[in-house]
Parts: sequence; C-alpha cells; structure tokens
Amino acid sequence: MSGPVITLFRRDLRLADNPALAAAVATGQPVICLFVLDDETARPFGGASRWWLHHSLVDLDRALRACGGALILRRGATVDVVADVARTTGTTALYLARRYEPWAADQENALKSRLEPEGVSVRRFGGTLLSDPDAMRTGQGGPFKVFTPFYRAVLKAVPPTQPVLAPTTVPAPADLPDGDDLDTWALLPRTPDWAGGLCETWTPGAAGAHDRLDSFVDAALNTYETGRDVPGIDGTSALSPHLHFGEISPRQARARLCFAADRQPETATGAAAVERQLVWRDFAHYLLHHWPTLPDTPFRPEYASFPWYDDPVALKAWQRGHTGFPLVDAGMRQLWHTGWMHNRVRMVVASFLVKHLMIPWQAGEAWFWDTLVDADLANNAANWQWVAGCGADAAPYFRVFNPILQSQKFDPRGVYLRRWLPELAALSDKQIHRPWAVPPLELAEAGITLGKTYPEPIVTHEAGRARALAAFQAWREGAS
DNA sequence: TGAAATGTTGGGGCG
DNA sequence: ACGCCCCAACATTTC
Repeated sequence: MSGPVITLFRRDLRLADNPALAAAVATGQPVICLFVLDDETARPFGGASRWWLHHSLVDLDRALRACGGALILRRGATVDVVADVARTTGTTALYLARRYEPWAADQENALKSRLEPEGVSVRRFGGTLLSDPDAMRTGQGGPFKVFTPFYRAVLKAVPPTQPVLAPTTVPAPADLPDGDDLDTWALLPRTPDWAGGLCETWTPGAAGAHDRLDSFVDAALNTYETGRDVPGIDGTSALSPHLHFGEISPRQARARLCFAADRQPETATGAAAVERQLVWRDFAHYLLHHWPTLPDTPFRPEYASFPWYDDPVALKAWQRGHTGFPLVDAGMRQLWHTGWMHNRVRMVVASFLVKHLMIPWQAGEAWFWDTLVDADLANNAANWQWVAGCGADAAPYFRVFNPILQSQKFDPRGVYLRRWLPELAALSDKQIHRPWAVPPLELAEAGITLGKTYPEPIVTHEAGRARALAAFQAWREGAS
C-alpha cells in the first residue's frame, strides 16, 4: 500500500483544467489537497486580496468535499510546512503548478532538494499561463522585450485547446493531516469591515468565475473591441481576480471564446481581442520570470535617476479620490469601493500619478497591491512600469494622458462619473468633466461648492503636463 | 493602448 | 476671373 500524494494549491484554486491535480488523481493514490498561507516567502497579500482569498478557499474546500476530498490549510514557510505534512503522512509525491514570481524558482528548487532525499518526488506543472515562459524565445535566442512579437509567437506556439475536465472524485486519505481553521487566519476585515462593496460586486470561486464568463460572452463579447474602453458599461470580462487566483484558467477562458458555437464574425473579433489581453497577462508574467527585479526596479535602468517627487499630501489625495479631476477620482473611488477598476481608467489614474504628480510608480503599485482584488505582482509591476515609461515596450514618458479628454471621449454622457461621484451628478454632460470651469451660478444650482463638496484640482492639467515634460527633458539632458 | 503643436490642403466667402 | 484670407479637416512632428 503506497502512501498519499500532495497537491499543493497556490494560485490555481480550481478542480477543472488543473494539470497538477489531474496528475495527482491519476496516480490512484489518496490525495492531500494542501494550501499554505506563506507570508514569509512571498510578498504578503494586500487587504483586498486577503478578502478574496478567504472566500475562494471556502469555495475550493466545498468543491473538494463534493467529490470526496478536503482542503488542508496550513500557515508558515511553504517548504517547511510541505516537508512536515509529507513526513507525517508518508507522502510519496508532490504535485504543484509552477509560479513565476521572483521567489518561486528558489522555492520550487528548495522543495525538490528537501523532499527528494526523503523519497518524495516533486513534479511541477503549468496551467497558470497560456505559454511556458522558458519556452518562448526570440529568433536570437534571448527573451522577448516587445509585446507584439511575443504575442505572435504565443499564438503560433500555443493554439487553443480543450481544457481538462475536473476529476469526478478526489480520494482523501483515511487519516487527514491536521489543518488550520480558516477563520483563525483572520483574512476578512473586522474593525472596520470595509468589505461591503466587495461582497456586492464579486462572487469569488470557480462557479462565480464561470458565471462571470458566461454573462460576458452573452452580453459583451460581440462589442468587446470597442466596449472594453467604455467605463460606464460592463464591457470588459472582469475576470482578472478569478484568473489571478486560478479559479479559472486562461485556457478555459480562451476555449470558451474560441470554441463558442454559432460564432458570428463580431464574436470572432471580440474573442481575438480578449485573447490578446490574455497574452498581455502572459507577457507580464514572462517579464517577471526573466527580470525578477521588475516589481521594484525600472526595467530601463536609467530611470533609477529620474527626479520623482516625494509628495505624501498629493499621494493621499490621489488614493482617496480627491484630486479634483472627475475621471481620476471616480476611478480611485471605484477601486476603494469594489476592489477593482476599469482598465481604461487604470491607465488614466496611473498616468496622473506618475506624470501630473510625478510620484514614483512604486507608490501607485503599492496602493494597487493593497486595494485590488486582482492584485498580481506580474501584472501590477509590468503595467505600472509601462505607464511610467520605464518598462518593457513602454509608453514613452512624454505620452501624457489628458484626464479631461479621456473622460469626454470614453464617458461622454458622464455615466461612470455620476455613478462614483454623486456630488457632481447634477452637472450637465458637457460640464461634468471639468467642474472647475463651470460658472459659479451654475455650480451653485448643482449644489456644488468647489473646495467643499468637491475638491479644486490639486494641479491644473496644463501645469502638471508642462512640469512633467520639463523634468523629463532636463533629466534626459543631464543623463547624456 | 496620446496629446498638442505645427504643417498642409482645399473649399468657400469676398473684395 | 482672380487672389486673398479664413478655417476646418487632415497629416506630420514633437513633446
């Protein structure tokens, strides 16, 4: 009688299309499903992520119980915890999905070197990304630094395939190892409980992920290519947190889009555009895998000497949505309330922080890390660096988003602005994008007192833009 | 996966 | 008829 095997769940909190779990079940041995809360090896979860993780673990445990398994929860350094569970249960093999954070390779190697001398084989699987970052190379043999060639290479190397079905049973060993009670991890906010908006917005877990994908395919896929830029409608998939925690795999999402029955031409267009976004996700993880310093250090090293400002007052105004620019403030308040922000608005608020306020992108990255339910080290770092101009294939520093134009262009009726800034709701569609330019009488009629009910702009667009461009030019001349 | 400044063109009003 | 100007529309370049 051989001992059990361990499936280590990390960012793959699902049963279907989970290669590591499928391989563990295929051994025919009992399977110990283990999740380790490891605040020692990895960067600790942000607040919003902890809320999501709690509910996702509840859902995964429920799904496992429905097919004869159970989820064992432990806390500590992953290598120590796994070694302990393996020793006390007579485990013969460990199955896990690879991760690509800077610490991941070390951790996976440490698991190998600790467990294999004790007779526990370690097998790593994919499933978190569409592509294998080690397999994707340019013609010269180096790693990609530009998105478009990477995108083409991924589409060529990884055609859409059908996901693997969930196992019907996950046989648990007769003697389950001890695990923590999830509530003792205190992942949910207590005093104060700020999670109300999150609860209203999200259903963490695999079932919630597939419901979300279904409703997206029904309601928004055909218009995705243009609708994805309109923050006032549900034009995006909003799958990001589900993908981050692996409640749904990118292959599952892609297959649902690409193999949809009775596809119309616009369905194919929308599917291709979503697929492109999934490859952006792969690209961010690819960059992080090959450049582990991406979360802290500019990809273009010369940016280390860029003269960023240390401005805690402006940073706080940005965080709280008190900049005086309606689109920026609406975005930051959507983030605070729901743990998520529309992608178009993310670009605008990020550009505002690093250009108009000249605050380092790392400060924005840290805030997003704490407040986003989809906080993801790879996406967060790669995208902040992209906006700041110091990333791979980045927008140049002088590309400054105009928060007023973006507002007029993508939210012309002020639908998004009114949803998140009710204090401006009485302004007209024309005026709501720039309340500081509204005549005093009309402001009064709309019940607005600038500086009281809604802030004055903390910097004008023209001055902020000019300051950023001047700093950029002076820095470049000084560097050369 | 910009925006603003600058340059070019062409239609139409008008002396 | 012609030249001149204005300006919108579009293209290019510059930040």
